[in-house]
Amino acid sequence: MMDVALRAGVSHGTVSNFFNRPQLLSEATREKVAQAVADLAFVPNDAARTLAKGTGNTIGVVLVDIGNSFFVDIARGVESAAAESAHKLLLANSDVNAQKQDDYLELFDETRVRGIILAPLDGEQDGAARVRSHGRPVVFVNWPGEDDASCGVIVDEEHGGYLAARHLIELGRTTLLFAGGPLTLHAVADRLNGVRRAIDEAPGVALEVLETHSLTTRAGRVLGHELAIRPPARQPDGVVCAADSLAIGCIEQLVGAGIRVPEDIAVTGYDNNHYGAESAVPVTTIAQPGHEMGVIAAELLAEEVGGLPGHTHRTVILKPSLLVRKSTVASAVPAITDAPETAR
Amino acid sequence: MMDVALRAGVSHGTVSNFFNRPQLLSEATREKVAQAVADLAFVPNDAARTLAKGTGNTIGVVLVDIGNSFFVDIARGVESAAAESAHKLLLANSDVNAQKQDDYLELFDETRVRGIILAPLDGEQDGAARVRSHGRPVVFVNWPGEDDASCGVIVDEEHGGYLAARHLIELGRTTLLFAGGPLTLHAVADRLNGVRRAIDEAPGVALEVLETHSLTTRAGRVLGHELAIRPPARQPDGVVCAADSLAIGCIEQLVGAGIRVPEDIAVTGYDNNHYGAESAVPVTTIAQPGHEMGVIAAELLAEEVGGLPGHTHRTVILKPSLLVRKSTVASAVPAITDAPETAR
DNA sequence: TCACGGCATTGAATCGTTACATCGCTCAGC
DNA sequence: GCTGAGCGATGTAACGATTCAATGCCGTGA
Repeated sequence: MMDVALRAGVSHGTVSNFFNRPQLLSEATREKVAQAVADLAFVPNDAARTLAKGTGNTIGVVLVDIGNSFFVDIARGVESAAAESAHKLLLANSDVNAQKQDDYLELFDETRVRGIILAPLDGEQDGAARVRSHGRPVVFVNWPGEDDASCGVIVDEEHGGYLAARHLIELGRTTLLFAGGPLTLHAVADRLNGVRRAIDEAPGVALEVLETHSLTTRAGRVLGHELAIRPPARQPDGVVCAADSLAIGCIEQLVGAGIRVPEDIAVTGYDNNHYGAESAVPVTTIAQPGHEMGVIAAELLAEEVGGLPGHTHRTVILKPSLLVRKSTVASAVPAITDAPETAR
Repeated sequence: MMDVALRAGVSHGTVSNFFNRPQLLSEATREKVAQAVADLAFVPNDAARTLAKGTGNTIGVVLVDIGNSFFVDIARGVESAAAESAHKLLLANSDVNAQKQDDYLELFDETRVRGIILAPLDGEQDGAARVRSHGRPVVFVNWPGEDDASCGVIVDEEHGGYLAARHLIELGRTTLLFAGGPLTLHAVADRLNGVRRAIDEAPGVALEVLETHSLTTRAGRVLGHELAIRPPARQPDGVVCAADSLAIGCIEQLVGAGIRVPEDIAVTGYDNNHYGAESAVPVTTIAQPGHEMGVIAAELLAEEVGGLPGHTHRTVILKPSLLVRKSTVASAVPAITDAPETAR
């Protein structure tokens, strides 16, 4: 910075003002400094800035899985909102790995980010608690906030499960099967609860629960195969899958075995992943407002770092919505949505 | 750090050594310091560290589109390799936006990252050049390095186009159509060149080129519709699409119009996006070794930041491979690969 | 001519580390 | 008995910014 000051014929303090409070400088000075900055290709040292100020102006986002378009939507939402509060945004992918999640939390803590938005793995959030205890706000997405300690943005998973099951029931299906797992995942358990509520409201409708060991396409194939080899009398006529990937694998096997989807068995997915709309039988799904969740999380965080006086920690609960496609209604019109753009 | 030093009864220099050269400390001292660090929940200030050292130990990754699974594969590859060289990794998504790309490059420059891995937009890479001129190495992925200035990892796009076209020709197709665009995208142009080479090698095979305005599913639908309404005599019997999304939209329209894929028209995609395998007619595609590209890029960068004496800038060229699915061969066996896991 | 007020500018202190020269000791080797 | 190396720990000087009280400069009005 001294070099710039020398070249512009001012002191380094003035150069600092040039970057932080340009309105304090006279037009002439401002131009001299700008010229010097350009000449020297000067890039302010953020480490020094952060050290002097005590805190940086980036916010960290830790995502559990950037391979899942739901979380990418969240990231995009966060970014669009963060841009408004002039915060830069750094992403980290914990890749469904608790260790990595903690590592990144620690990294962001060390780099003194302004705040963190975390889409965590299921489990105790003590990594987040530690960061917060250092005075660094953490906002959860897809995980509830903790009373009086942090904010969160979640979707009503129970409602999503309810929507899916009710949809099948309204279509006249009477023997439903819920597939998903492990049931220890809070999202899966909540969705199942919603399914149960819908069943309870509909006398005469039966429910079978089949826990899968994961939510992958592969697990879906296993599920579909198992269903396909059952005697028809024991087959459900509606399947609620706890994830799109599961539904896709399941449908593939059913169709491959000559079972018609949706006529014989209707199947729903969950998450509205981008590929769900493009699959062999487009999957009826529960769409989560990922982008909106990201925006809200960023706003919540902005409130916290801004030290807004009236801020109270809270959890915002958003409602998911049902997206009907051919896996439950044969005549469903394909939605006119794009697959993610390939950028090449 | 002073607090820790006081509590442990040592000087702050010793605390510094505790973190950076623990082998210099005696067992007893090490334990005292460790205890003090734990008691005080001390988190080293990375800004100060970076300031004092002159450079951080993170590497920045700027990706053109994290919605595209190809780039996510790259990121994963980078991460797995970066872990080995003890570098932390920060992600940024430029979202196909030149301005954002430059902003993130600048941000990483300011935070004094150790180096940058950039999957850029098409165009002049002066943002990268600027960063590099500040002594910060930049390694390109999916973009060639610049002689004597930077490294790069690319796939042989021309070869990919060649593979796709030759595959169709070997299947006996004689009137091919190449779809993709804009042709100003280097990847699209290169792929077309490869297609041309395959055509040249096969006398009697005709090629039509149809430039699309983008590589989206929507553009694919437009393409498919246009093909579907042509008189059969003017329809190609093989279509090489420059992207999977394009192929998926195209196939959807063709099938919807009663044209059989692959019997009447065989279609290939490009990129092996995760959803391509799950689509209505699984798409034959050209697979790019994204993970491997990421690993190599990280290694190249490690060489540069490590100041390896023998390091010379170079561009590593990887070969793509053909993945045959039902959009060209009806009997193709579905690959037993997983869709991306949903992590919930 | 001079005191005055208002602003732009300056300089010193500070932030939390790292790097390195240096200290006081001990011990082996001659 | 002397020398020199090795050891673990220490203290000081950067590192590159921000902040803020103090200073200088300006035109203005008396």
